[in-house]
Amino acid sequence: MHERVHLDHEAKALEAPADHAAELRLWLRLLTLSTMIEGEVRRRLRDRFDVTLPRFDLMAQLVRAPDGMTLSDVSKRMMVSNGNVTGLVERLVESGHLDRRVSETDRRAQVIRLTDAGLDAFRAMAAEHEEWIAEMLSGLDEDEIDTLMTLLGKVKASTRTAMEKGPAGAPQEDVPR
Amino acid sequence: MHERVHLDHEAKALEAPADHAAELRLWLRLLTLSTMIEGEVRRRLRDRFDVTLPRFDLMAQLVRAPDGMTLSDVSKRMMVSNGNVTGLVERLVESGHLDRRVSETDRRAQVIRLTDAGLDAFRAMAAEHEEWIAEMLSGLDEDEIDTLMTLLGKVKASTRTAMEKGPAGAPQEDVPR
DNA sequence: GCGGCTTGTTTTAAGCTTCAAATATCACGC
DNA sequence: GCGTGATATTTGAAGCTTAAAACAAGCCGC
Repeated sequence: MHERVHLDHEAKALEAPADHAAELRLWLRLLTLSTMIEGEVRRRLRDRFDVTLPRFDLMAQLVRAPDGMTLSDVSKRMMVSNGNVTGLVERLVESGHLDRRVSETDRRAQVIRLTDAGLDAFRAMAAEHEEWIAEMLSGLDEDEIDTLMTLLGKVKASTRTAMEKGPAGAPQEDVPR
Repeated sequence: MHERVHLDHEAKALEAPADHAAELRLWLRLLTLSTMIEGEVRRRLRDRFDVTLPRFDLMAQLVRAPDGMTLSDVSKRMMVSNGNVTGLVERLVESGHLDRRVSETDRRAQVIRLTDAGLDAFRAMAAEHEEWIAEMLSGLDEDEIDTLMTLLGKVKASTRTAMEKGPAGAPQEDVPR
């Protein structure tokens, strides 16, 4: 009922549905790889520090902002929903890693900061974390890392463009160009 | 209290903790990118097909196995826990996409297959999905895709090695070499 | 054919995550 | 000062995810 699986060469003219197998394989490999690394990092954070990856990530956002960030800021940076951050922050305040107060300039907003204890804990974790990543990437030389950075940057730009345009084939709604 | 943040050049001898900034940045970019793409794919699957990404992924595993797979097989391939697959499968059986029966050769195992309806639904989704990915990667030429495949393969191999060795610094337990 | 280890699955508790709806506050124009 | 629309956050329901414990059935050596 469906053609298209077994005629890889030939059959290229004639509205053939342009096979994007290479792109698909690349995406799959990218996804597998980050799932793999992420899983390993999560496991190690749990085993050695009894902390979850999302909490670590949140603290990582905060460490470079000694004056704090609002929940929205964190949410955008982490690319997760607002509601998600609310819960994460609640648990981290509870455990003493975070300090949370109402913004002085905007009564809607909460400003969160690492507490001293939170900062200490994070530094210890971050140091090990950096070693783990370096170890996992130790099979690459400097040039390869450079090339990867560049190409992944290109993918990122390309993806962003595709996201702005919206799903292929979907008529642009409203937005006049 | 902590040194190390602001002395990027100089201070390289003397047990400097070998900065792995490049590796860390690469990992961060990789993670950001797959989070971005994954999020967009999830959003589109939901909007256009009212299906979740994990369900789509599970069906994708099954489509090339007309004779079915066991839950364990699926769990390994998807790199998620067994319990996770149990729940996913339950919902997909419920919705009529999957068929599940006890293995004829191993009474512990469940064999799952796509139903006809499941196969049809999956094909429709997969076709669009492929277009989405192709669109997001359209900023890259063939060579760049090739290079990325190769380099990511290398990262994968390197990561696997690091995972087998276990966390750096952790004494190998038991395993005599 | 009986232990003992392994493997396949399910269950449970806790936490993560999203989307959508509800609140509260702000910013702006008038 | 009062609407109006935008922004910041919280809440609730549903689903995803893991780790760990419990079970069932297979496999293997004796």
